[in-house]
Amino acid sequence: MQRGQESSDAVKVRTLPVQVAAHLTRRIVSGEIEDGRAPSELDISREFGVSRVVARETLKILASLDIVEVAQGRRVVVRPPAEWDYLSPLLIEWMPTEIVGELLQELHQMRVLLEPELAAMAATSVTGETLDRLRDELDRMAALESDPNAYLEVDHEFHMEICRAADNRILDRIMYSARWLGTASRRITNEAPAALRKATCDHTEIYEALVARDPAAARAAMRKHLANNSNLLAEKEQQTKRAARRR
Amino acid sequence: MQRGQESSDAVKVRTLPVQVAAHLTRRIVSGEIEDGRAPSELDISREFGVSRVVARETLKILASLDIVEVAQGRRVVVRPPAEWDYLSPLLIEWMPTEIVGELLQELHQMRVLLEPELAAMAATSVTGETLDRLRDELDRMAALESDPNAYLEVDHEFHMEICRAADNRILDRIMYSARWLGTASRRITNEAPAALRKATCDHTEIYEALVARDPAAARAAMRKHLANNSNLLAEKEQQTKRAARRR
DNA sequence: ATGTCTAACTTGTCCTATAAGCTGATGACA
DNA sequence: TGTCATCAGCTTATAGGACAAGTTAGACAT
Repeated sequence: MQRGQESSDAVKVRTLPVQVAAHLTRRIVSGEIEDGRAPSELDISREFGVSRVVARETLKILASLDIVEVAQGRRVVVRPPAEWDYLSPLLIEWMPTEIVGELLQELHQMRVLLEPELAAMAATSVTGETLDRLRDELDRMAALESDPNAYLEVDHEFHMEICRAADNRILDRIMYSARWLGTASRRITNEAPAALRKATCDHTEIYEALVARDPAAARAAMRKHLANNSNLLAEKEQQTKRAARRR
Repeated sequence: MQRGQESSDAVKVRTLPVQVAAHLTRRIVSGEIEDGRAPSELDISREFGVSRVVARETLKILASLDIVEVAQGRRVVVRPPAEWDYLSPLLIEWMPTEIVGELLQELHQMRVLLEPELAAMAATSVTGETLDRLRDELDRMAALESDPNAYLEVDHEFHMEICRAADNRILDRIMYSARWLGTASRRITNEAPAALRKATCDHTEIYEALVARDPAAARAAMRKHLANNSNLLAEKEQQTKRAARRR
């Protein structure tokens, strides 16, 4: 892989090991690489025309995603897909769209379990500064309803702010790990015309429950918000399936 | 399922980069390294007497834990501890005990939110094979009540089996990520004399709810199990604090 | 004082060696 | 024939030196 061949997007230039890892992962997903037949450092080095250092870092990346297992002296082995790290943004990016669709649903299930409780926890421990920031984000979202992309950024910040207010590093990290899946999910749900206005409305309700430091109300408001998202997600899924059938 | 790698008590020889990364992390935690003053590849190479390749992989490890940020041309910077990846076993291993104690409590909070629902989900989708495996693990646990370490292994397997039965890769991965924290937690709770017998009893109850494919019962049984653990955890915490005060 | 530009420093990649660990085949011995 | 030790040939782990490419801060000119 020589240097001119990088993605024409020119948005994000990634390092060689990441590019090669993406190639290999897609090849594994497509079944081109059989179970035990993972390429060695030298194989990668030869095939992609990269140095052994790069091949090495490629394998480290794949290992960190639990896609392969590597140990000194032993041949690299591919691990079963059920054990891969689906919390990693990199892996998600490399997965085919149908899998990502499934993962979005599973992610939503997780959010339904965690976020209402996080909101309730936040209601008892939230500080004035956090409330100020939430207020600020609410205002910005209201002003950005015509710009879905920018809206999504703030949306994500809003949810993470609440998560942080709950004061639990483990739960915080979990929600953070799912950040890319999350934006992907919201990108779908927020596509609907009136979705943004409705979301702002939901967010306001959550905010007010936090101001009142009312855990039950915060939990209920967050639940309602997620239910609205769920409906949009389901609709979108239907559309996708119909389109696939037509094809 | 041999999901993890090393559960053996054999002393694990770690690679140089991991050792160096452990050193550096501890130094950062102790405040020896100031915010922006992270060592460069050459610094590490010189100070620890390792090659640049090793220094490089060290930084990659720290970056993958979100401890530092590294980019070409720029100096390495230390990220705020609030953003570190507390789901990683490596990081946990390197943290001082008081922090791990706090994390255990936060982990337990997460388990309380997720595991009862996972049990309920599993109750509707569990297969006969999974039930067989659970049955087998129950028997093995009953036979291992005198050997806490071996018991813990099976205990963990039991919980993960249920998680897998819920058929959600995201939730599965979350629970898997917390595996070491989990065993650490159970290592404390299962220390109590009668704890193992009580745990087996709880497990049996959960199992029977799954056999009956009764979500509500499964949720309730899991909740009870976690509440028992919680009591033990609280007791242990009290003891630790008392010991610390005496010191 | 301000803006430009180079020099120094940093990470990214390549090359070549050597050490260390595993696997399977070979062959000696019972 | 069967069992076990040994070794050759694979693999990854580490070392050292070189250059490319990106960033930053300070020198320099205006």
